[in-house]
This record gives sequence, structure tokens and C-alpha cells, in this order.
Amino acid sequence: MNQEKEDILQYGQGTFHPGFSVDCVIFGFHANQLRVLLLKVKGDDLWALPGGFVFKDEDVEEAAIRVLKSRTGLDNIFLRQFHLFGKPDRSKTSFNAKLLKQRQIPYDENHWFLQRFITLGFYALVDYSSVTPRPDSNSEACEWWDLQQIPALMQDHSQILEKALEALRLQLAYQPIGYNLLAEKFTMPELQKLYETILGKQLDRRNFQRKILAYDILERLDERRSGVAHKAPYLYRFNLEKYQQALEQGLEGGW
Amino acid sequence: MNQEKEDILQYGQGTFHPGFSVDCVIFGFHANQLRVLLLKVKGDDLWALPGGFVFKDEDVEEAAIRVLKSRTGLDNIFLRQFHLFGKPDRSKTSFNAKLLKQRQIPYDENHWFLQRFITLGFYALVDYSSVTPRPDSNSEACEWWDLQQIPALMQDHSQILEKALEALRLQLAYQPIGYNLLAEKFTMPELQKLYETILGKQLDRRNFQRKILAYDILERLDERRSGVAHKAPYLYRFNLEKYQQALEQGLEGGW
DNA sequence: CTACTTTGTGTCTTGGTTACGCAATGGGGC
DNA sequence: GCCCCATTGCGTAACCAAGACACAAAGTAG
Repeated sequence: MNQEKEDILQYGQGTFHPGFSVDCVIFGFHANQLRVLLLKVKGDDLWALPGGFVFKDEDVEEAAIRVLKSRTGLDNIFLRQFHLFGKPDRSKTSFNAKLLKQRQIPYDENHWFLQRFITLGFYALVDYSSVTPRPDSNSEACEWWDLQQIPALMQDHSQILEKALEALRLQLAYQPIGYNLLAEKFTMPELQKLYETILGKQLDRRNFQRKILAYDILERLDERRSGVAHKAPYLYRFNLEKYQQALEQGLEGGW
Repeated sequence: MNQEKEDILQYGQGTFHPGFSVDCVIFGFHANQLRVLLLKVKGDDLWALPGGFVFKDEDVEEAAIRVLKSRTGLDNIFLRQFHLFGKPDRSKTSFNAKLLKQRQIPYDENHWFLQRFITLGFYALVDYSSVTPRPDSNSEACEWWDLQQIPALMQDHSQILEKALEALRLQLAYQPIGYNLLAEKFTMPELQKLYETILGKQLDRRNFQRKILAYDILERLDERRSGVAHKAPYLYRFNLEKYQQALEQGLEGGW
């Protein structure tokens, strides 16, 4: 598999669906901060979203799942496409040409990697603590970055990230969020901090609890989180059945 | 232009972005019914969504606008991408091969038109009365179809249509709808019927009025619709500035 | 001119949201 | 070891939006 990846640039032609890629915005939650998994581009100061190409006979969704698995080691992740980025100048060929040169691949303007690429953006929600970040063959590093201090990104990846966050906020309005982002057991303040971080604003503690409990997707356990300072809060977990149901039906219609 | 279109199948290679298309679900509103513009496929009983390909150096969004303009004659249409359909078997090559044969183009398994296509779905909202449906070179007819009696569609176009409707309903929940679908001046019952049709359910006349007025995007005129039976209803129009603002900010947060 | 449909406006009730108050808890400061 | 205090759990009053429904005014059909 690694061997295969090393050779992507050389043998991509004929292997992948032409002129098309997927890019994933992988959200995690740690230390009360929303974070994003980024790759450090080899031989450049820029960072990039984890992405990849779609095999000729592969479902586009499957390709995104494959990318996610190879960067995080995780399977069975919450994943959703949110936007296709199709401006003709979004993938500057100069950058890709440089990459080819680095690999000492002879220059050919018809090389598949030098064509225009359109990319489908996905966002994913993962449990930060169970991820083992793994760089791919074009990167030197794979690290979590705080949303507040994202480094310079290659191409239009900043816009993709921005749009992903927008889509995530929108989802919050009509679907539950939290499973996949939190550990199995969590406290109410933890869940609240997650919501506050995504929304970028503070919420009233007591009203938050009432509203989220009214969704009827949580189960309070008989345990409390011990060891921490102050009063020990109850632990909760999602009722997966009801959570799934809420995902499908939506939380509030509006009409 | 027509000449160009006639030759698409022959000279598409090198002209279009490979393996990629756009399909548009064009919604109109007439006689209290939501309708969709469909094309009758030449030499087949199936119908299809208006679609097209993306020029090598064209913005994907622009391509959709171009398709819309050439089918409806309209410019400046509300248009939004909603989903990418990327299953590997979604475009059956047998159908496309048949098309090529009809055009007496020699069979070549590497022909661009016989490759796998992934397609980006757009939905558009248009003023029914100002549309002049025009078939393209692959179709015998271009007609409005009532949502309740859609004919058999080619490939996965039924799913695309279904998903478009879903996206439209979702938009209704957090953004205003009506401009683009109604004439400039309209009555409250007309707007209500539009909402009812999209949602597929009846709404209370008085509560609807209160809610929609609370959005503060409508202006009541001093005119009434005369000539119709019964009490003459007031005419309204959208306050474009506030309408636009509501589109961007959303109507109700949820949080 | 009368009957009937449709529109314009208002009210009552209900349920959810917002803005707080207060007691219980449990670790840290002293 | 004891008190302080931030944090948690639970509760309440004011407020607003939504649903259900009543009634008068307008305008056409017969």
C-alpha cells in the first residue's frame, strides 16, 4: 500500500478518475478546542488538508473513507460531503510541477497530475483521542491544529476549511452532534463546550442542559467524573438508537 | 452554438473536463403545483434532467448557469449545488453507446463519452411564466412535469431529483424561498401554496401569514389582486435587500 | 339581493426559550 | 483538618413563538 502510494504520481494516469480529487476536513475535539488534522507539504512551508484521488472504479464516498482511514487509522467515521470546489484556477499547476520535479519524474504537460483538478470537500467528525495521525507520502507531518491558529494552507484549502466549518454549524442547527467527537462517556459541561466551540459563542449552562435533554438522545449514567476539582458531574452517553433516529429525522423543522 | 452542440459527442474529447457532468433540477411553480423541467431522450422512452459538461477551463458553477440558460433562456437564476453523485456504476455505458451508434460514430471503448461520469447536482428556482423551454440536441422535447407524476428517468436521475427536493425542503427551514419562483407581485395565498407544495402539507392560513411577515422580508403594496373571485387579496413583493440578507444570515438558528 | 367563499385581523392556549436564583458538592487554600 | 468557593444539579418567573380557532369584511355567483 505504501509502495503504491509512492508511485501515485508516476502511475496515477489510468488508475484514477481524471481531474478529480477528494479533500477531507477532519474535526477533532481536545482540551476544549475544536481541531483540524493537517498535513505538512514536503519541501514547502504550506500545510494541506488530507486528500486523495478516486480509483477508476471506486465510489467517491469510498475514496474519502479510504483517505480518512489511512490518515487517522479510523474506520466507521462520521463523514459527509459538503461542497464541490470547481473553479478552473483552483489547482495551480506550478505547485504540482514542482512536486513532480522533486520526484524526478520527467516533465510532460499532459501528465495527469498537471491537469486541472476539481475537488469534493468532505468533513469528518472523529474522536480525537483514538486517532493516530499518519502523514502520507507527500507530507512530512500530520498534526492537529487549533481552529484559531490554522497555518497557511496550499491552494484553496483555507476556503474549503472555512466552508466545512459553515456546514458543520448548519448541521448543528438541525441534527445532533457529539457522537464521534467525544469519548463514549462524557459530562454535560464537556458536551456544552463542544457546542460552544463549534458555534463560537457561549451558552447558558442550565438552558443548554434542558434543551439537549429534551432531544431525548442522552442517557445519564450512575457514574460521576471523579478526581476533577469541584463538584463531580454526572457522566452521560448517547443513546445510539435515538441518536441515529434524530440524525435522520432532524431535530426541528422550522415549518 | 447549435452546431457546436451537435458535435459534442464527436469532439467532446479534449474540450470538456473528463468524466464529469452537471445536472440541473429546475423547479418552477404553476397552477399551484411545483414542476420540474425535463428533457425527452431521443429514441428512448426515458426522460432526463437538463445537464451538460464542463469546458476544460470553465468554472463548474458557470457550466450549470450555461445549461440553465440554454434550456430556459433565463439568466440570473437562483442556483445551488446540492450533491455530488459518484457511484461507479451510475452512468451505464450501454446507454451512451447506443447514443453514439445513433449518431453513427464509430465505436471506441476509449471514447470520452463511454467513460465513467460523476455528476454534480444543482437545483434552480425559476419563474415558470418567463421560461421558454428549449430541448437540446439529444432530446426531442423539453417540458414541465408535475412533481406528482414524474415519468421514468434515465440513469440515476430519479435519485437526483429526489435529493434536490430534499435539499429544497431543507433550505425552506432556514432560508426564505419565493423570489425567483413567483412573479414580482404576488398574494399571500399564492406564497402559501408555494410553501405547501414544497413541503407537501397544508398550513394554517393565518399562522402562515403571521410567521412569514415576522421574517420582515415582505412589503405589502396598496394594490389588490382584482378580477378574481371573492375578496380581493393584497399584493406583496419581496424586499430584495432584506431578502438577500435573510438568505445569508439564515432565518432561525436553532441555537 | 342573498348565499357562500375567501381574505384580513385578532385572541386564547400551549410549549419552548431566556434569564435568573439557590442549595449541594468536593477539591484547594490556609 | 476546616473553611472557601467554583462548579454542578435543579428550579422558577417572564417572555415569545406557534397552533387552534373565531368573526367581520369583501366580492362573486346565482
